[in-house]
Amino acid sequence: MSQTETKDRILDAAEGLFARQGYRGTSLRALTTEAGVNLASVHYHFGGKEALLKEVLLRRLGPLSKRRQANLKRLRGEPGAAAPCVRDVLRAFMAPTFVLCEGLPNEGAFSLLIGRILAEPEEPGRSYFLELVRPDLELFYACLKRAFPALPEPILLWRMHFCLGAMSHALSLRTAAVPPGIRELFPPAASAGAGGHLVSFLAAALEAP
Amino acid sequence: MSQTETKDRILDAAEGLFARQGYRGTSLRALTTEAGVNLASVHYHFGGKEALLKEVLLRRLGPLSKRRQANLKRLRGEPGAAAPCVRDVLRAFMAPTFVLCEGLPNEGAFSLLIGRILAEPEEPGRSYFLELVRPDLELFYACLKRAFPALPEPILLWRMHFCLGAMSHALSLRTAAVPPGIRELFPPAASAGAGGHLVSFLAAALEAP
DNA sequence: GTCTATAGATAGATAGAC
DNA sequence: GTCTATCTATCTATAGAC
Repeated sequence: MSQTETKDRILDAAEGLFARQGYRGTSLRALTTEAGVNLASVHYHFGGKEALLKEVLLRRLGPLSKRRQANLKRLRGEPGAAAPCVRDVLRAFMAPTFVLCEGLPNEGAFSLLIGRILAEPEEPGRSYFLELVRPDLELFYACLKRAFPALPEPILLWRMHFCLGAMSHALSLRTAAVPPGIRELFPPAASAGAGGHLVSFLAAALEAP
Repeated sequence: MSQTETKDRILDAAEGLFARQGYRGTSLRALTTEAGVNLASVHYHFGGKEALLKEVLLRRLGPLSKRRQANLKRLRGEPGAAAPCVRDVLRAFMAPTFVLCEGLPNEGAFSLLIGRILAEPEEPGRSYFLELVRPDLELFYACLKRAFPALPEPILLWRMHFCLGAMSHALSLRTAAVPPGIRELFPPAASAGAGGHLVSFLAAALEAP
């Protein structure tokens, strides 16, 4: 087996297991068994469990952040330009996420993992995650500020946070790992087109008086 | 030390530690040390770690659900009555949560714990949590349905889910356990009045075309 | 009821043969 | 690079003295 193939198999298994069972709930033994590699190969290729988690995050968030940065910087435009449209700002931030998670083989595992990290304040990997997404959040806020120059800052910050919360839950709901009990509350028809519904919903909310 | 005092000390410590470090990340040793009780007393009083988690949830969710049920049933009213106002429906569901979490001594620990459980599909305690809140969610949906009789069902379900996501994040943000990196994005002024901002935000969103 | 001591299982990490 | 074997630490749970 080639080096990169082994690394990829470990990364894929880790993404799925960390998402479903959590970082602490996943043993390296279970992980390497699922990946079909040897127990010691995690330490050989990544250096340890925590370093593996970082690699799992970087593999997806690197390209994702690049796309978001490009979208948002275009919208922010020059200092004197016209204010961007709300829906465009929302789409610029959120569309890359939905597109990325839709295109992955292990449907929704990564978005579930992100949802967990957002909800777990002291979990390893959290600070690394924030480091990676912080520039995106700051650009997102800058664009919202331009779209709503009259809104008081604390209110705009709250609203931005509500948007992130709604997005996070929409992403979790798309996954195959939606647990029994919630899944039955939502008919299958509701599992498609999440991104579009979300943008309409949040655009109306942001324009509240 | 009296029986109930020992049990309460264990429950308080468990609520805080499960919220910050997670169920798996909290050892009974750390828990009993923080509570100032003996290691074996968890098994004596509760029967084990998982049974303790259930008690932690029931202690808060029992009274909370009772209040929500009363609020929502009043709003749902009789079959022929007028449709309820959106803001009233949102308040009926959400206000008890914010009020409860505001009044607790260990500020925000419980809401953080709920946020975790929502994000962790296979964690123990999740199915028990759903069992406890399911009646509330069904009543919430019934009230929304009455307030928006013309909205297609899948769209209303999505919107309800977005509401829950935004609420969950608003609750996490209120807590003292908001991690560094996010906290600095939100000035202290934004930490008060979350419930009110949220209702305005979501009312506008639900009324989107 | 509270405590000590310990059983029994499992974790991450690593040394060394091949 | 891959594998086996093993070290050391830590976990939940419980038996039994007081």
